Amino acid sequence: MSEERNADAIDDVVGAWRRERPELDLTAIGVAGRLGRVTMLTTPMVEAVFAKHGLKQGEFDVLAALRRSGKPYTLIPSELSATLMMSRAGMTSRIDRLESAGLVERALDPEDRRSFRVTLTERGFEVVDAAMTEHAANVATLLSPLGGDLEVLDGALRRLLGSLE
Amino acid sequence: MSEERNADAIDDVVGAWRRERPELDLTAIGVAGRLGRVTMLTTPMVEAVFAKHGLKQGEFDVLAALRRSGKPYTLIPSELSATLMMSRAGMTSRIDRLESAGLVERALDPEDRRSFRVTLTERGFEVVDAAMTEHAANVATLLSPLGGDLEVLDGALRRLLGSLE
DNA sequence: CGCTGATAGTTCGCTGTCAAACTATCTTCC
DNA sequence: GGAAGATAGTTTGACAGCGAACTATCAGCG
Repeated sequence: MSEERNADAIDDVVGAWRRERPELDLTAIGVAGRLGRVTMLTTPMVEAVFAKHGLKQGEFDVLAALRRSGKPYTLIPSELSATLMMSRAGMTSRIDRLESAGLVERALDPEDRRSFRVTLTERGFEVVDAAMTEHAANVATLLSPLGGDLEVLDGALRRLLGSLE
Repeated sequence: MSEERNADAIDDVVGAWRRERPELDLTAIGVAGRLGRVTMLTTPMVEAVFAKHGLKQGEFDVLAALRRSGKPYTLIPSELSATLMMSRAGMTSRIDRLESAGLVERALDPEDRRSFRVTLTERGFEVVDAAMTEHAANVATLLSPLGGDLEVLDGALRRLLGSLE
C-alpha cells in the first residue's frame, strides 16, 4: 500500500529504450530526462509571472542582475552577458528593448570610452522588485510538493554543479 | 574538516538577493537556479555528442522517438510533435531536414490522407543507434560525480514531476 | 447523404539568439 | 610614443522555433 510509485512520462521513455536497447545503461538517461522535463514544464509557469509585469524571462534576468548588484544598480554590458552566459550580440538587443521600454538607461562610461554603464531606472527598479517578489512566491509554490525533499534535491544539485563549473 | 560545502555560482546570486531583499524567502529560488544552471552547463556537452553524429539535439529527439517506438520505426508528425512537446510547424521543418539528410522518409498514410507516416531509413537507424549509445555513456559520465546521490536526485525529481504533469 | 466542426500538415511572418565581421578604444611592450 | 594585439559594443546574416492563417481531409450528427 505505501511506497506508491506512479509511472511518469520518463518511465515510458526509459521503458521503451529498455525494450529496444536492453544492453544500454539507462539510469543516468532517466535522471537527465526528468531534469529536462521539469525545466520544460515549469518554464511556461515561470514566464507567466514575468509576463504579468510586461517582461520576458531574458529581460527579467537583466533587470534582476542589475537589481541584486546593489546601488547604484549599474553594470556594463559585457558583465551582464558574462553573468547571464549569453553572447554580447544578444545582450545588445536586450538592452535596446529594455531601454526603449524605459526600464534601463545607457550612460557613457567616463573611464572607458568603448563601454557604457547600464543602470536601472526608477521604473525599472519598481518593476523588477515587484516581479521578483511574485517570482519567488511562485517558485516556492511550484516546488512545494517536494516538502522535505527540497533540501535533498538542493544538496544533490549542488554537488552536481560543483563538478560542472 | 569533513562536510566541505563549497560556494557555487548560485550561492553568489542568492547571497546578493539576500543582501538586497532580506525579506524574501529564497530557498526555492536557489533550487530552481541550480536546476536551470545544471541544464545550461550540460546542454553544450550533450550537444557535442550529437554533433559528432551530424545531428542537432532536436533532430536526435525525433530519430530517438522513432527508434524507441520499435518496429516498424514509424510515427505520424502529430504524434512526434506531441511527445516532443513542440509545435507542428516546427516538426514540419525538422522532418524536412531529416528527410533531405536521408535519415527519415515520408510515406502516404493509407488510412488517413491528411497525414503521413514518418519512418526511419536504414541509415537513420544506424545513426541514431550510434548516437544513443554514446549519449547514454556521456550522460552517465556527466552525472557520475553524484555517486549514490543519483537515486536520491531521481526520487526527488520523480516526485516533483508527479506534481507537475 | 451532406453540413459542421475537428484534425493533419504546411506556409508565412515574427522573434530571439548566435557567430562572424567590423569600428572604436584600450593596453602592452619595445 | 607608437605599433600590435586585446577588448567593448554593434551590425549583419543565418537559423530554429512559435502562433496564426490556410488547405485538405475526416468524423459525427441531423
